[in-house]
Amino acid sequence: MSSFDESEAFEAAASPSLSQMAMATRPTPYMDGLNPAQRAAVEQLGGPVLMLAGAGTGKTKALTARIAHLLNTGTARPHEILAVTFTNKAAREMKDRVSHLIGQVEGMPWMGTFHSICVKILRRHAELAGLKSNFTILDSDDQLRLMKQLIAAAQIDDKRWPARQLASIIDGWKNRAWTPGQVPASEAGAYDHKGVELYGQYQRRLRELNAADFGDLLLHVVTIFQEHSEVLAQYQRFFRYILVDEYQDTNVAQYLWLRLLAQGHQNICCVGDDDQSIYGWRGAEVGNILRFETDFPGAHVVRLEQNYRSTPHILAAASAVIDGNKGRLGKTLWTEKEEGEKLRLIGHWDGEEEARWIGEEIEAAQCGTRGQAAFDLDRMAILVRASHQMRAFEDRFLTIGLPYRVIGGPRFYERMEIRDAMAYFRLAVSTDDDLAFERIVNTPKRGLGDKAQQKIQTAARSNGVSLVEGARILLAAKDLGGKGAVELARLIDGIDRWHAQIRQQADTHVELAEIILDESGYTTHWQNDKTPEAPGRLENLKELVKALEGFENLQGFLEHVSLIMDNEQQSDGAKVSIMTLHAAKGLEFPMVFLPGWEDGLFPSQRSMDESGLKGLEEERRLAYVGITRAEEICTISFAANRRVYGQWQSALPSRFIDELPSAHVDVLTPPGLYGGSFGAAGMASSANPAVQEAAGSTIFERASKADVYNSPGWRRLQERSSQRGMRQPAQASHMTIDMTAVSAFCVGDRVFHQKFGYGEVLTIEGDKLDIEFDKAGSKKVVAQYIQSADTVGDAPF
DNA sequence: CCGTCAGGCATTTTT
DNA sequence: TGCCTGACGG
Repeated sequence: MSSFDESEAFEAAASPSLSQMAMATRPTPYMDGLNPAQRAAVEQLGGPVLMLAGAGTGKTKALTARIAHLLNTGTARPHEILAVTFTNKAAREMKDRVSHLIGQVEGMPWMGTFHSICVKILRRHAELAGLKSNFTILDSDDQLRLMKQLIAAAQIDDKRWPARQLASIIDGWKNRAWTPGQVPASEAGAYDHKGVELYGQYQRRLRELNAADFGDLLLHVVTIFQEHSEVLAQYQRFFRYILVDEYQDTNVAQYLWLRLLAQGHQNICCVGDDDQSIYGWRGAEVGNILRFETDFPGAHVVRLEQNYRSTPHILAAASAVIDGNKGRLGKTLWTEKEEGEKLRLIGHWDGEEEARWIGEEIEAAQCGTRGQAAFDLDRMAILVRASHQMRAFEDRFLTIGLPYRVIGGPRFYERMEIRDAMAYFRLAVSTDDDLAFERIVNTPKRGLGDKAQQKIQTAARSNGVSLVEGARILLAAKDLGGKGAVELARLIDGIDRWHAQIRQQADTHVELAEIILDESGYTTHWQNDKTPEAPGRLENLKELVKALEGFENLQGFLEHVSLIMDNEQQSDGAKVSIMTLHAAKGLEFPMVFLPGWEDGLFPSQRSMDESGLKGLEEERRLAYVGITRAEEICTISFAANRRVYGQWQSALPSRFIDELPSAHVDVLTPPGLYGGSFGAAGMASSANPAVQEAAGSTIFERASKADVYNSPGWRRLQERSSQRGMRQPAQASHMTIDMTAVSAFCVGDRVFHQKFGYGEVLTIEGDKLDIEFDKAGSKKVVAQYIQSADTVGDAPF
């Protein structure tokens, strides 16, 4: 917002109109290559339009062409178009593509995320929400700290009311556009009315701090629109044309916001896909898109159904799966692409084997040894349901030295060191930022623990001043002893000095940032830290300072960061991408792996427990999103055994596998590495012939030692180990186990044990198996296992 | 005040 | 199993 001068946009709205005649005769290159449906969606400019855009149907292309068309025909001037997205990434892409089509986008001040647009509006009318226009935006850390304080102050048991839970309840209410007074009694009652009470206190506290959290940005603006019709009318006049991306992800507050703004002219075009609504858990209402025609009578519904991404087999599989959902608007995706390969389905013994197999598939594809053209690593992705599934792949890929990239980890601006540094900057800009002060008062350690901080709080509260002022009073009263007092005085001096330097503009803001980090001792703090993360954190701080260069001043930077919070992936070299299905939305890859399709994991048990059929349907949409990311090759896999929180569990194949159409799926034969027959029953119970076939395959047949050691994967692993000096297979440990099902094994069998991993049967004497494991197990674990072996019977193998 | 240890707990995540 | 939080002792 820093770079944008608001008044300009508002004044521009009142300026005389452009020559519409001249513009109408301009050529329309942005129409080139649009199919009839896309063209229809672009040309229907007036009134409500719902663009139902299936996966890979050129939604962004149509959306940007529509903007270009609005401008080019002179129907709207740049500042009269409100174009909202959910993520900054999407906003950026839209800007890029529009400017590619028509040249300049500077004149489009109202293209951005819901939140960034709401901030612009709220800054102008802050007083109507009880805030000053320079209010700060809290991040989730600040929010949590505030909640903890409130819970403690209310003398409520923080075990029964964890701050996290309270935060998510309040977020949920804000998503539904409920102010504390508007929370329905039934909801409030569900939380013993304590929740609402705390919600009210939280809002009051935010106002005192002149702060807003993310939910407030929307909630306040909606409330202002509802209570001040003249303000609403003003914006209805400004925004003559409204465009919304990913409409299926809007929550109630966003929906109300849009409906209020579109009320008069109804020039609203929403783009979305009900089949890709996967954010219900954070407040998104699929109902919004399903209800569109009722909400906006006379709406034109345009379906984009020609898919430009995937092969017919992939589309057929995705369609069959999503068909299991009820209450869809319904689309039939089709493509002109060549048939391509069927989907591939493969079952594995366990998750480690699955990771190993996928690693080998990736290497094979990379070299083009699977009889196809070679695939670049950048063109492959592994999409998992939950982020903890990534670990198995990371472990495996590190071992074999396969380059990978995890998408969506902790974001740059959410890292501890960045938040700390930002808190220092915030204090320098406004010394009464109490939350920032709390964050850094004892970081680095200044000998100011709970007690000292309590004193500061008390001094501040009893005098009705900020914490910095409170600390000053405390110091003047000499009510703080020893090291703490000296350090606190130094910190306060520093804050004053930095604040003065900003006002005098003695240094550039980049220099000042460095001065602040040095003088506060924060840089030294990490330099002295011997943990392995410390160098990386220092690196991040350097990057932060570098990022400052792109801004005019610290204030501008802080505003940017509080809204942007995303992290630019530097693309150095070709790597396989590993990410969650959620993170994959909007992306596409020629080769996609979808591991972990086991009931309970995917669909997630928790999702089904919490939301029942609604949850299951959202999981199914997630499956749909996963499959439709694939352009050419899509491989689905599942494991019969998986380690969950250190415990081994046997699993059933996902019910979504049963929904795959056999005609479009190839069932692959997994490498036969392990002995035993455990788990086959589960697979054979599936109704799907494809699954039954997988269950009957060699995975559950005995494999000889020779098979294992002669397998290409094993040999390559050994080669690599010796070449790169990597960790050799760990020293073996011998174990003797009493088993009731010893007869199932032969000497020389390659076996897998739930706790110790892979091993080899050395001897069998009576009921005792002597096994040599690849990895040494800890004595404690061995003893534990032997104790339970009798009761477990033959289960472990 | 800071380190250590036991116990609880464990999807998906943007702004 | 492994991480984070809170309690406890130096």
